Amino acid sequence: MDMDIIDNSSKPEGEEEKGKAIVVILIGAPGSGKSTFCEHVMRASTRPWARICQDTINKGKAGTKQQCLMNATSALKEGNSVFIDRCNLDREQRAEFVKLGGPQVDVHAVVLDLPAQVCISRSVKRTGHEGNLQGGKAAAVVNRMLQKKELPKLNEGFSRITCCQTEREVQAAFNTYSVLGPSDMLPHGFFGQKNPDAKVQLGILKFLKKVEDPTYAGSDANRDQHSVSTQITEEIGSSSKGQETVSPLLGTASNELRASENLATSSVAQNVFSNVPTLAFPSISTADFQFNHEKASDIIVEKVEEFMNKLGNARLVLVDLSKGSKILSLVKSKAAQKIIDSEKFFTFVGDITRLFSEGGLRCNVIANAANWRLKPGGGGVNASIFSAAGPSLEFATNELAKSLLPGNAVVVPLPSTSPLYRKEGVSHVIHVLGPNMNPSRPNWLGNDYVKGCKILSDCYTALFEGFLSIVTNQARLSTGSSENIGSEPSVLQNYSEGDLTKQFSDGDQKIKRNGGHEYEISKKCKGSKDDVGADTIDSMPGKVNANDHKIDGSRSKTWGSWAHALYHIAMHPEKHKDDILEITDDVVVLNDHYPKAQRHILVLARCEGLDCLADVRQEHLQLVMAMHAVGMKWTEKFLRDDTSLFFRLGYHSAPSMRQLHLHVISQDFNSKHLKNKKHWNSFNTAFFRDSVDVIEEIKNHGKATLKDDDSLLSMELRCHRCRSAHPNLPRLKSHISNCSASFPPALLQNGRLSFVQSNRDSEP
DNA sequence: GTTCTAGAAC
DNA sequence: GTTCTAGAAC
Repeated sequence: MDMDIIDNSSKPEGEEEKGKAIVVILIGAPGSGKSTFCEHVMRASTRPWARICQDTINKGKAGTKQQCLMNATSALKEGNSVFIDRCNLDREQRAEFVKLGGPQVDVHAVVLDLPAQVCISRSVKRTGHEGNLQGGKAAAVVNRMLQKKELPKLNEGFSRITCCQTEREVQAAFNTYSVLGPSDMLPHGFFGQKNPDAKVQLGILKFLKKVEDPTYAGSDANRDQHSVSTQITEEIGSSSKGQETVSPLLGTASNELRASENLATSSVAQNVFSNVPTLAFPSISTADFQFNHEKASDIIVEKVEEFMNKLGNARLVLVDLSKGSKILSLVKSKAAQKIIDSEKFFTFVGDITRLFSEGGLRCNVIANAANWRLKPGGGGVNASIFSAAGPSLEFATNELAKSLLPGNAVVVPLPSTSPLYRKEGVSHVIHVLGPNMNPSRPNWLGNDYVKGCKILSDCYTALFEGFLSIVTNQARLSTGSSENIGSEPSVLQNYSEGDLTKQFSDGDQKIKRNGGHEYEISKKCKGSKDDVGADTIDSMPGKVNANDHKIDGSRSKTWGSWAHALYHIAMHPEKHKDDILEITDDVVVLNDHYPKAQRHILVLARCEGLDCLADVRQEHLQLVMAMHAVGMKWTEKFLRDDTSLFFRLGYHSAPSMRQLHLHVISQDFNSKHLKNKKHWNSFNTAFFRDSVDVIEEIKNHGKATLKDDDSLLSMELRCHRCRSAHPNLPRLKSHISNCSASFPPALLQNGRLSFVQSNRDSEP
């Protein structure tokens, strides 16, 4: 059989449908689930589909691209829609298939961009009967293919691209395609998180991880309303109702039922979502933080007035639970005295987590009066928002920030799994931390209302700007136009990266990876030094003392009881003579107690109060250079002993042991002590900061950049030489014991890697 | 940092 | 059944 054709259409022969046929080009590595996707859709769908599979097109065996094209053409002629089931990973591979499109044929891409590990382990399973060798081959094939991966762009000729990075997204795409009747069409555009076409304000994109969130399209929504509401249907369909969890075995009758339910959901979704962008916010700091209501209401009105002309068609709503709320009535009366459009700003009595379901008020963004730890609980608005939003909010929040300083805000896209998203249409929660006037709460300001008012004012600025960034961003993304946001279309353009950093973080920048581009997002939300408790917040959980400033910018962390061993050695090397290789005035050299490679030593700084890279400043430059010199001296000795070794010198961005220590480690990683992913990634991701780079950064900026995001330590396992991915540590170790690929170019530059030249030259 | 171990993955 | 991971305890 050269084609799988399943015709579920009940239409009589010869009577063509009104809708166009679709060519869906699957894109994904072996093991990404392309065939499964097609098969499931074909079983569930009422539309006639043909699957063109290059692997089996030739009487069950692999065929050619030409055969695929021919069969696709004839399937289309027969009135079928077509799946192109081959990898199609680069633009060139899929170009011929895109040309199948025309006035009667839409061409879609469905990208199954799952983690390499997932594809590899599935491929291994499929081919793995012959054991490891075959498994290794499968891994190599997947890795090689993924290197060629180019995500599709609309300008290649696709009318619709669905990009799935997770199983859940695959399921959503599956739902979308399987409910398509013979004449249904899907809206055009890019759907998914990783959009190579998106050129919108990189800074904001970096910040808002999930920029394509299906929410408001701004005032020009009509044109794109269909696409907006449909994607919502997709999301809702995938997660909200039990009966929508589609079984691939469902028959045609239930499909029709499901399709009509889907329509119903769609109209609900439209009601919920296709309205003016609205921010609902509670009064910040006036409840538990006991901020003076008179002063707070002045600030709210002042800030609202300031933002009025930037809002375009968006609205701000001050919400309070109780009807007799003092703050609400104060704000109401003060706003009435100002020139404030009551359509754009008003007060509302109700539960901020049920504004739509109980109050009929549609708000796509709600603000949360958060605590500094950004944790659920505590009571009040914070507790009820976290509770209503479910655990996904806590998770999404944690991805972006671990803590917040008074006067700051953090914008969190709400996962579509959250009940707040599904039931209330809330796409984002903006956490805000206000000034505290309550002596029994953290960061108490005493009675300093000068500071308090400044911080509260900063809060509302951060909150409203965060909201505008969402509105503007989404309007751009969904319309591709910049003229739909009312009087100030360029709010975002006024937002430099620096502004964002200042507004949302002004602190440690963490690194995440996205589509091969390294970008920074704010992880910790630190205020300026003038702000209250700027540094104590992170360093003293539970014991925040507003008056206890640290002078330099470093943060001290709390060290576990095990973590002081190196400190003791550095302070009293004479007591540890047996473990020590060398002592100088500046440093102590010793073997790592649990070496992660054949050669692994530590160069300890003998300097009190210098616990980690974060503490290092300009004044430590000489010391750090001395440590490097000693490290290099030992490296050279080791290389004389064994010319086949390679060495790197560097620091862990967030060490587990206190006392600044330089790792000198050979790159064989041949050690029984290298036991887990964290061990590997701590030496083989950006978490490991090369000593040469650290020195450069101290010279140029007075301090080193830290890349201490936990996610670096849980990244997929990749060979440090050939960059191939491996499903687990034992497999990786077995691979690296044989891999002799040359090291990546970045390591071969600037002396990051030390080795005997003749050794490298002899590499294959 | 390591060790121990439950339970997930194979 | 064994292997492997990840979280808690130290």
